[in-house]
Amino acid sequence: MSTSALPDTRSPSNTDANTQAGDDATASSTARIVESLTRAIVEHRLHPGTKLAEQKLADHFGVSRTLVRQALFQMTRNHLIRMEPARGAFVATPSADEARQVFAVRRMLEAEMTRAFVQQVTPGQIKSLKAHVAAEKQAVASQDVSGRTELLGDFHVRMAELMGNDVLAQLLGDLISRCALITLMYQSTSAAEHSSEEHAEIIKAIAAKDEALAVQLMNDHLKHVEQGLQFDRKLPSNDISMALSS
Amino acid sequence: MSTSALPDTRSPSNTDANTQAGDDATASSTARIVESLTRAIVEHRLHPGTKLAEQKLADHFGVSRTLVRQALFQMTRNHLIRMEPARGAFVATPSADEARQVFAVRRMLEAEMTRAFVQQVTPGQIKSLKAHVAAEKQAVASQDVSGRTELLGDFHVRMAELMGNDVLAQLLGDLISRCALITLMYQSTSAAEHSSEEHAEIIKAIAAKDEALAVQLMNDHLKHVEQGLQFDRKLPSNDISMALSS
DNA sequence: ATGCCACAAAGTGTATACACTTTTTGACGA
DNA sequence: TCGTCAAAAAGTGTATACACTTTGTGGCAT
Repeated sequence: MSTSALPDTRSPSNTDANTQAGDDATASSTARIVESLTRAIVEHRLHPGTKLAEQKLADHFGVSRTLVRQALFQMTRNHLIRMEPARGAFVATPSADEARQVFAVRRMLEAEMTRAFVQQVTPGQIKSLKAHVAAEKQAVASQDVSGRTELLGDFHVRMAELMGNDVLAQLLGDLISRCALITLMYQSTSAAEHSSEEHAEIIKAIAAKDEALAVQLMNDHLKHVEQGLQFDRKLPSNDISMALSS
Repeated sequence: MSTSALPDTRSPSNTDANTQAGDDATASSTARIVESLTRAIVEHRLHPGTKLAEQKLADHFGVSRTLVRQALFQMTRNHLIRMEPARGAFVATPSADEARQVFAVRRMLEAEMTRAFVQQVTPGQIKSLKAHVAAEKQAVASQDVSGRTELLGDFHVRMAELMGNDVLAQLLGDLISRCALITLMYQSTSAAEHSSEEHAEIIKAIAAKDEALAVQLMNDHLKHVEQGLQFDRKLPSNDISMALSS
């Protein structure tokens, strides 16, 4: 099978490519691996339950197990990866309970985020969000399934970024990464195209500075996404024990 | 100076003491170190900017640098530790901007958490929260400065736990850990004893199922805590560059 | 005395080695 | 044929080694 779900990042002759940093991104090797694995999981190239053998990842990235290990441990904190003692690392398989809790938190956070957003919105921000939704619609239309989920999630992160609240943006980003996993595990109806329309309506309410409506629409939107999941049916996965529990 | 701010966990003759695990807590060595360092930071035994030399920590915990390193990398994700390439790990020194953002997120999250809590509250939960506030008052009265901050923060986490939402509880726990650092850096007036009273009032509103009031009180409470900080004056720290920026 | 350079000490970044655990394989007996 | 058990293979957990970077120290010229 192999781990070919990952982009090939074996050191392409750049033995010292980390001296150009601006100020933030040192792009330490470990961070690069975290980034790559995270993208692979969020973009559904790695499925829930997939075993992440350290030596295979090390070979893939052209580094030693030490760095792979550091990356895996870090990703444990996001709940994107689960590590079982002496058995190894696996792509997380969030339970239905966990999924519901993640969505509950998102509703709490994003309802208030929307409220705050309306109170300080600028025309430029509206424009930026509209551009994003346009990109969403294009991805949905062109059947770009892998990028679709990412763009739909990014809409919410973009709102946080536009508010200038980086910690909110990062927190939401982590939650939405988890949602990408959840979506892959439990998604039944592809309510994806519907999401894009709802985003557009939310923007409209924000532009009209209708705080209550915007909050309501955001809340409904998240509820719809959650309702599009069916927690009782499980998708095929690489985790045998889980595949047999249905 | 030394790292004696940490409890002594040097292996007390237990050369192979990890085979007795129950079921959940494998207490992998790395997790133990993360736990210990986190507590040391949250309880203000390690100050912002303090350098965390890997070999010293390794000696302290009786392990190799490998495990210390894994722990430090993990804690980077919480923003409790900052790692500078080739220079080492330091206890984080959150900026005033970051502090404000953390509090903004807490207000968003906890306002809605309170609203949801009121809608599903049980008498047992009220009782549990009241007991907690009693413990707070005692800590405040007995001048237990180190435990006071922890108990005051735990009140909020306890609410999340009582709701049965573990992901909310953990998220809030992380935010509150960051707040412990922020408090140490910017705290001016000790509005701590006041906090305990506000907690009591919040409980009262919850018990009365007055949703709007409870939400309002929680919001005000968090605003008061934030207002008790003075972002323009910085406390002495071990980080020289920061100490000289005032 | 002050500033600058070279060298030593300390510390981080990564790879590798090795013990121990889990999984797989294959042979043997029922 | 199937289950069981032992040995081999694969994989994880931790420590150590070593290259390279940063920090500290002392001499030397000014």
